[in-house]
Amino acid sequence: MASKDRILRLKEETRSSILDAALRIVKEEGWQALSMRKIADVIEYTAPIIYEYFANKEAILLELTRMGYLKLAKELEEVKSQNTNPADQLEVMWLAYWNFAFANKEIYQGMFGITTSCACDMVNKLPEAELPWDIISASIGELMKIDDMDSEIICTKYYTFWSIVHGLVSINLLDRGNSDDINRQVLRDAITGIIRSITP
Amino acid sequence: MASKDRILRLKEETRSSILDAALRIVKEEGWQALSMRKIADVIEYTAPIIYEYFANKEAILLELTRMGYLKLAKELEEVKSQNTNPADQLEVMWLAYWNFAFANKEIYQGMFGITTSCACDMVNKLPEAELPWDIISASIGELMKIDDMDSEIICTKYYTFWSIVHGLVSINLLDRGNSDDINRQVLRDAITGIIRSITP
DNA sequence: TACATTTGCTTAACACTGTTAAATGATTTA
DNA sequence: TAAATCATTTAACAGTGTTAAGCAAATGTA
Repeated sequence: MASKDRILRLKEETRSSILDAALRIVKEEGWQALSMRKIADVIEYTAPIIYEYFANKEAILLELTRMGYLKLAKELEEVKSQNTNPADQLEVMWLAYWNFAFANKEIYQGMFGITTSCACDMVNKLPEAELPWDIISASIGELMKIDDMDSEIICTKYYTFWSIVHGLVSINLLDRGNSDDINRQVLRDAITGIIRSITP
Repeated sequence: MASKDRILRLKEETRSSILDAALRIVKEEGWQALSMRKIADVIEYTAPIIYEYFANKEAILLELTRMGYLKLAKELEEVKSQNTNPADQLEVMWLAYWNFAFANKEIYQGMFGITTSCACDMVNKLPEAELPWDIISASIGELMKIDDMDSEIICTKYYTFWSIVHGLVSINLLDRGNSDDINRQVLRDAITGIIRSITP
């Protein structure tokens, strides 16, 4: 009867090997190059067995972006925990956000990109997609001494932060950006500017 | 011999009918739904004749985005010409940029979206892609009293503008945005803030 | 041990995609 | 009228996501 466990473990293994393969292909060749048969090739099966683990291709993409949100959230918490001052927390968190985007370009596109095809509708329904918001707006609330996390002012400030950082990121992912120096300067200026504007 | 002209005119007509059809499909069903056979269906031909007018599907997408840049540039010039004060020009131009994005969501995605598939590499090589930059940075230069349009400071300011506006736009195109009121407020605050920061 | 059933996986197929080459039929040229 | 060019279509190829049918090995049952 312990063989049941072994089999379940094996199943879990091939499930994650599917995700590994998909991630590898996406990172190496881009979203467009991802195909079910290519995944099957990597995991040394044929395409139809993938459907025993995922409903369809979109479900795989969705799971990859879900993992992306979890990873981003983890990295945000990490740097946040190293600072106690909420203003500092905000600065290091947005820098971490920036770094995450470039270290995981393709995944970032899946998470936040205005994507042409893809699981765009679904992504918004992922509960994990709100993790970054939770983590960051907590610091905004602390800095502004506001308890109600759903208050409109926190919302506004969060979107201001996000807009400029995401805007800079996507412009650079498009290769329309400037030198790294200019970008980092724009980023730092913007972040510190907003932080100053909300510091009591 | 005048029939040569008529034929050329007809050719030009079906060329633009291809673009019309493509644009219509993209606007109605999104980039993903665009296929050569669907275009052929609309223009009442079969798919292969499209290749007499465009090298491939990508070339059609590229032409659509090219037209997008021209349209955006036109709208920017339009509102710019209605104001003489460079600060006012910047404000109305970025508002026009904002409006263009939502009036032409799909095209905007093709022009500036971090797109999954698409003619991403090519878009950067379109000379028309620099028109918005030319038009807007002229006002920035005038406001800052700088003649050299390639100066790093103009570049930086332009990217600051662009980042926040594009960031706000793409977040809203993703349906991750807020109420229209909050967005407009964030947008106006950001624009006037940057304008103030560069006004001598 | 012998048969029945379930499981894991593959092959084959369908409907679609972009794209190219060959065939067809009409129009112009000589 | 015959030849040549042109516009257009049909057929085909290689690829896509996805589903259904088949097979063969492992498992359960008598």
